[in-house]
Amino acid sequence: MSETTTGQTFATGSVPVGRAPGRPRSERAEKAIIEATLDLLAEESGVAGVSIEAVAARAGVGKTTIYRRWPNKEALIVGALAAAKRPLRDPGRGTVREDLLVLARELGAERRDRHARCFWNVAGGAEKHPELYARYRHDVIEPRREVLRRVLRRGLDRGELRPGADPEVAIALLVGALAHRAPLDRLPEGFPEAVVDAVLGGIGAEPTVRDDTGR
Amino acid sequence: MSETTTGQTFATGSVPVGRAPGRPRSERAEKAIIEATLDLLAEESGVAGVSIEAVAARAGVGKTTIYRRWPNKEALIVGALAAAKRPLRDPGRGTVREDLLVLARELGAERRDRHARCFWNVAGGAEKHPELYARYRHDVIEPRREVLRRVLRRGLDRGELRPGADPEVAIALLVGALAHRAPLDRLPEGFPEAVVDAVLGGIGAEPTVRDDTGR
DNA sequence: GATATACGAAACGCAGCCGTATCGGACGCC
DNA sequence: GGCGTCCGATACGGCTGCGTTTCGTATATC
Repeated sequence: MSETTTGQTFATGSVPVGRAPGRPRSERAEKAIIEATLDLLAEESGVAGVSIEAVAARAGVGKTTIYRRWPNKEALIVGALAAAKRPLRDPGRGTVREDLLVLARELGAERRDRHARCFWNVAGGAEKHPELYARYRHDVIEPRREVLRRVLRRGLDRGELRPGADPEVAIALLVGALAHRAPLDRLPEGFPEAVVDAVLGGIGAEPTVRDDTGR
Repeated sequence: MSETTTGQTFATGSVPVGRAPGRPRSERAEKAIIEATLDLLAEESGVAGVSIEAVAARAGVGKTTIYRRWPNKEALIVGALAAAKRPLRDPGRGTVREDLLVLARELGAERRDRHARCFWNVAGGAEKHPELYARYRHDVIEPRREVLRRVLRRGLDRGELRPGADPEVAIALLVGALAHRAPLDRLPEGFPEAVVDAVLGGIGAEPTVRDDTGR
């Protein structure tokens, strides 16, 4: 492969270090293509709404330049999504509650971002494009969940969380509550904080007398 | 309107009671169209993936029969979604925990249904088709949330929930945790139950000594 | 400057879909 | 049995997109 086609390992961006027979591929064009793809994937209704021609037009690029890198539309979207990683930053400096508050506010704020809107469209088309969804989940979603997982495990180790608590359930609660709304409608004021405290404290009446300082 | 077009109030299914000049519209065809529309909306990637021609073909119907009832594709989808109501049934016979368990299991089981897959695609296209999403939210989503709201309020009235608990936050936790996964991937065994108990009891370590019977 | 590749632009044939129009026939009421 | 409407089928012009090909040009290394 590398002999005949000058090492065109699609969409890896691996610049041929040792050799470069002709004009090298434009890194600028590649970035513009990826940006345009993500924009369209976020704006249009799903994978079906993204067209190569629209991507080329928005990126200011010829279709040739796209097909030289990715063999078809689905591969293009896969590549673009892989480049769209946005891992959460582990605050890692406070109590579990403090760390979760930081992350929850971040999750709440991100909802209107391109990233979040892409998520809906990719998840919705999961059955039509299972490989696309699987890679997205592995490359983008999981690293983000891993940060939450780490924070929660720290809390368990420190005894700040109830010993039997299941981190996966906690992640589902936090992420679900904050992300499971169409990007269109807004979160109420103070919602991320309320979610964190509800997850930590529960909403059930206590079987034992509880210190009623609030949370 | 009713004079010139024989009362064709689009997609209301209101049979002209007093008068019926010509051949009445086939109720069977209408149902087939709606079913086909929902099927396609669930299977394809979003609104963009639904085509009138595909609906007609799947429903075994001429395109004319569709355009006679709905003026365009978006109206067709709106109409089909309105007919796809599936309100939750209020169990209404046990404690809050028992009722929530019933509802949570129902939510978990519904995830792979056509209904849930439509939801993802409609929510994802919310920005491209805001009116469609708004009506869907009002006609389908809200009645379902209302059931949860009623159960939670009952719990508050009975003192089974902590007095200050916010039902909206609780709904977000429950629905989010159970529904915010692509229809593709499965819920772990016992997940709905774990979610309910996590929401009721919280995951935080208790400030006071807690009866360690589990829940 | 020779060579090799990438670039953007344009055009291709093919396919799908939109929304409309036109069929012959079916149906229900008067 | 006549009338009005609906039925499914088919075809239309127009548009958009796919994936390929062909341009002339630009930009690297040798």
